[in-house]
Amino acid sequence: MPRFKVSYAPSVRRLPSYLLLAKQAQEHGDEYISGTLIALELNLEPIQVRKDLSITGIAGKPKRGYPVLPLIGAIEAYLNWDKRVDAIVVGAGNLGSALSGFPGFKQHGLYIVAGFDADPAKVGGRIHGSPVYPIGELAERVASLGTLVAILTVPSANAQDVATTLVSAGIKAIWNFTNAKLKVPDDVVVQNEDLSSGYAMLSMKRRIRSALLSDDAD
Amino acid sequence: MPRFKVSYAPSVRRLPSYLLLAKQAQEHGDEYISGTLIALELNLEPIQVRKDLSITGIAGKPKRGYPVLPLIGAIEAYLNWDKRVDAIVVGAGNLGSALSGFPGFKQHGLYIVAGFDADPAKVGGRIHGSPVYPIGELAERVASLGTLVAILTVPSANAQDVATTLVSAGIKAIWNFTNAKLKVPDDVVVQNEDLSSGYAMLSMKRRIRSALLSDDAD
DNA sequence: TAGATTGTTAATCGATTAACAATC
DNA sequence: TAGATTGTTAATCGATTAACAATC
Repeated sequence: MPRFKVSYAPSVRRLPSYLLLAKQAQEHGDEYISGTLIALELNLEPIQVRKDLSITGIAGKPKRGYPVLPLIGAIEAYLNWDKRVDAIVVGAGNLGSALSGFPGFKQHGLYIVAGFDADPAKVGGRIHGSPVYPIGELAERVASLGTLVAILTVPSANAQDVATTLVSAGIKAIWNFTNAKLKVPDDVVVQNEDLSSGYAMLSMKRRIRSALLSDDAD
Repeated sequence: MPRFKVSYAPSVRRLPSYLLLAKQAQEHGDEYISGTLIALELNLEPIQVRKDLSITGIAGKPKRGYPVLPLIGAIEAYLNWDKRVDAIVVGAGNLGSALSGFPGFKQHGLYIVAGFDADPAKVGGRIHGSPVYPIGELAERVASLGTLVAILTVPSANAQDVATTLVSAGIKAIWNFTNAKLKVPDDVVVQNEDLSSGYAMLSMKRRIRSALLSDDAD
């Protein structure tokens, strides 16, 4: 029986921001950071920060706040970010390359160990230090690398085909940056990163703002 | 008084997926598409699709579904995607370049008309057909282009400084791909696209799945 | 000590889902 | 007509917020 509840999605999504502030406090040499301060910084309610942090099991101290180092440890442990995770990037274009170089990922234990691309011109090259292989070698490479996580940045039209290949190669988690709704077996998790829905939110916020209403939904 | 309610954020985020399916139905030559089918395709409840679509004002027909062309029109009108919007990309690295080339954006009326970068090596080049200018020319270029929307893909450490420059140049909407929490005036809208929170979700899903629990939260 | 902050329990709010009549 | 599907109203569920005692 796991000691964490299923879901809490909105809280989980906020944890990385708390983690970042805690790390900044650490660099600054602070021993404690209060939920009040975090809330102020992120434009949230203090009670929400306290509720969110409570799921990690961290214990705060009245009048001081949360001890910085244990807080960092608690968030990282809760998110499983205290262990190294290897991943491949499938689609070594600009997006795949951008993600491979994102400095935050290594900090969170995510290492991109290889790239794959259908374009022969990209094969043999490197994205941020990792080799790019032809997509035909996916199965054997994943097997020998033992990678369980894939970041999918191919054109949407090819997404399902590539996902199917990934699954049969043994991949158990797909971070999907295409707008295809992937069909995968039950034991494979998919996290969709949908740029269009982000742009829909921006469009609606502009519209609401220009209608002279106030709104701060994210 | 606007004819749309403030918020509905989760519904707004789902609309682009409905739009995509409607466009596919159109290409396929279908006259109607049912909420039942959309739900099946996206792994949602039919009642949720109907509720979501009702905010656009579209009227369906019992036994048939929603008329495809009016549905496309209603979603695009609701999201303001039926009008051209010009934007600049600030930070012409891999991520900025990937976003500039994302085919979905033009379809949604979003045109990237210029890029800006602090790196002299990038200046004078092009990202997907648009010129890249030095960041020092931001104010004058934005003024002459009349652009109101900026996509921010600079390193997080520079994000607030650049955002301040954007605001004084007259930008009214910032799509923020950095993890900085931007401080901007009330009349400027910000949409945060937080990769770390997406990765937090993926991490939790893996953890929950491996704990043999089932969960399909997005 | 006084007061800021945590953490718990209860209340509120908003989103999802259920029920079902209307209708093509 | 029969039956699939819409659209509305009500119920449920989960997340946010409020209230407040505990405590350093």
